[in-house]
Amino acid sequence: MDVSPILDPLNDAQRAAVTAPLAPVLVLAGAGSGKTRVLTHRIAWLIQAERASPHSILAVTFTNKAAGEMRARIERLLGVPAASLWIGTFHGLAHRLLRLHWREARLAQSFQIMDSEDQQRFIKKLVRTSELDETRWVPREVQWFINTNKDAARRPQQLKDGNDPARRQLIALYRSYEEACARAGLVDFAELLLRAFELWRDNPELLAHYRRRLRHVLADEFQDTNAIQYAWLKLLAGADGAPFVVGDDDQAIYAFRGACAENLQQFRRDYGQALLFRLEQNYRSTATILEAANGLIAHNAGRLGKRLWTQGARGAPLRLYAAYNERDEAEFVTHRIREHLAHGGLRREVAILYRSNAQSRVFEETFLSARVPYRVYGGLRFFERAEIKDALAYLRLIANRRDDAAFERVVNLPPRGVGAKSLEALRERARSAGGTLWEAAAAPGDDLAPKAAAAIGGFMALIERVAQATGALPLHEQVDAVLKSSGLIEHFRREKVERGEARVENLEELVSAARGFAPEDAELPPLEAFLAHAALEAGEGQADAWEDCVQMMTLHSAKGLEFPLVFLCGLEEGLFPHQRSSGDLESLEEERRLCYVGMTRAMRDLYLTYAEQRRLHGVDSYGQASRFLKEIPPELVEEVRPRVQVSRPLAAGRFRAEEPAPPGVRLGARVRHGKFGEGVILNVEGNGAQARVQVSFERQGTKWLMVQYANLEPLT
DNA sequence: CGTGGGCGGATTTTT
DNA sequence: TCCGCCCACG
Repeated sequence: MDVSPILDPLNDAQRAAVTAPLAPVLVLAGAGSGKTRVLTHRIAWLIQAERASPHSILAVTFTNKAAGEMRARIERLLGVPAASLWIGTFHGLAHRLLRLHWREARLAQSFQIMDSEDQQRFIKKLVRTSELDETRWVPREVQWFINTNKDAARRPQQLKDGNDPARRQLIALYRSYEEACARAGLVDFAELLLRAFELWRDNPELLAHYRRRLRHVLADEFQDTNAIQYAWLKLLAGADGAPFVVGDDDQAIYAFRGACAENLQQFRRDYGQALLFRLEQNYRSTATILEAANGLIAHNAGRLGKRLWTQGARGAPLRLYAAYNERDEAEFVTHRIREHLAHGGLRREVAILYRSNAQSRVFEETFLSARVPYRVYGGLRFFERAEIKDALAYLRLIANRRDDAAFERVVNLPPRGVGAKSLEALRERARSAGGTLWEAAAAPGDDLAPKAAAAIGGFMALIERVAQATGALPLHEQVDAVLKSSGLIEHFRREKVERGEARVENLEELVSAARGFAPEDAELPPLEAFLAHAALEAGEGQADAWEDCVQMMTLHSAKGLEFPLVFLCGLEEGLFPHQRSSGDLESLEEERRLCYVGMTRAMRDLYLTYAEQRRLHGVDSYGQASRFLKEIPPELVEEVRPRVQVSRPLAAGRFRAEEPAPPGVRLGARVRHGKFGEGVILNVEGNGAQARVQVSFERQGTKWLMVQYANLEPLT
């Protein structure tokens, strides 16, 4: 078997990792060092050189995008479909397991997945039916309590209230939430993982079967795993298994959602004989950018240790711009983007990265008036839109009448005369009977107004009718039938013009999505597969992703991406590092890693900007430059100061004018040069005959000139 | 049952 | 400043 296509494109470190013996392996893979390449080539190597069956491979990632990319690359590498490999997200694989073994997992066969929003609504309802004060038992916080415990594999029975009444109440809510989920046949994201873990833990024979079968376990972005994910992997691999995990402690930026980067160290303890590989050669950025990023991240303590390097060019220095305010910041960026475009650059090569979403607004406004097409990442995705979730709720009920969350969502949508009173009566019935809302609605009783009872009856008949009539039809016809007979389309069409229009379009798009849907596993009825798909893969944020646009996103969503030209904006104390993360060392270090992630996105040019004054939540405030700026080796940074007004220098000793300055040559002054045109003085060094100035010319870029020969003409 | 105004809160996010 | 949520009113 010819393995050269697998090994030839690799450097020595990558090849060592890919061809490592069948033992536990930890690959510390720096940004841009070919992490995905190592994973995919390792899989190909296992199959071709180690003669592993494709059925014996399980590779897990965090996002559907990463999973899809990995699958595609393996297929390209092997030249065959990789359908038989278990490649997916933790949640996707857990879901697959639970569908296969719903009985052993003690789940309803037709269980449905709730996304976080569904979960929050569900908890809110629960808090209300429990007659608790919503301001004291904030649904969001209850949700957090439940999810963190699930992520740590803790069920309510294992929790101690510690004689704290508040905690006791939370535990009680957790317990009743579990009961409500079980009744309704609902499973939230954390539950998928925990349930899959318990499935193996509590069924030794099943576990033994999977251990025999899935001999090769691989994990991507290992620093992002939480406790339950690692526990699940460990359970599968077993103490003498050979898991292959890839991660980068310097890119751990998800502690706030439960990720436990210490799992990297824990892995080395759990697998004492684990082989360690470091990928430090970077193929993305210039040496200058890497040195700057290395310099920054060196300020973090307790790293596993890694230093990126490149064989590539040194490249341009980082550019730092101290803006007067956030508008000035946006205008500066716009100006530089214009230059980039004028030199033949593409818009999609440019990324604007910021700490928080709110920062996008000023850029958007500026780009709008400057007519620069842009795309903002984040925001609601297709399957998260309200109208889509409404339609899905109908489909969920058709698939599973017990789905209380779906029932509540649409029993009165479009309005059919089922008010809060009637719903409350139904909930009461369900509660006293220990059943579902659907069962409660079907039961006889005189606690409902006749009109409401008739409306509910009509609603149920509608669901039954559509379920009967379309059960055998193709999925998209089923969806279409639901939209039409439910009256949802009509309802949104009557809504205030613009928004309603978009919603109707989205609903129509849902039919297309259903038409184009190809279920991965044929075991599941198409409708249920589609619903699971909608919950597990929320879809793209914007349809026209491939128009040539400037890319705007938070630092978090930039992870894994790369751009020739990057603007890292809003580098101010309080904003980045964020106020709420600058208190303790742990979170400050996470912020620093976030900055590191941002910097290492840049391939060729990296701009850093901050605003001396920023309007935030309606109030203007004066900020200090971010401490991260001072942690980047100053000799790699060049300050851009096109403004006449010059403010305090960033770091003592840098950008400092020596006095006495030659006449007319002042920091920040505008000057004209016979050959280079107009520019601004950025830096002055030396004096008298030795004086040199650094001038940023509008056309020619930045140049150092001897004042003596430059013949600079001062402009007002 | 829909809407408008008052109120509070305002990192980061994938599944 | 702005957005989302809740409640009261028509």
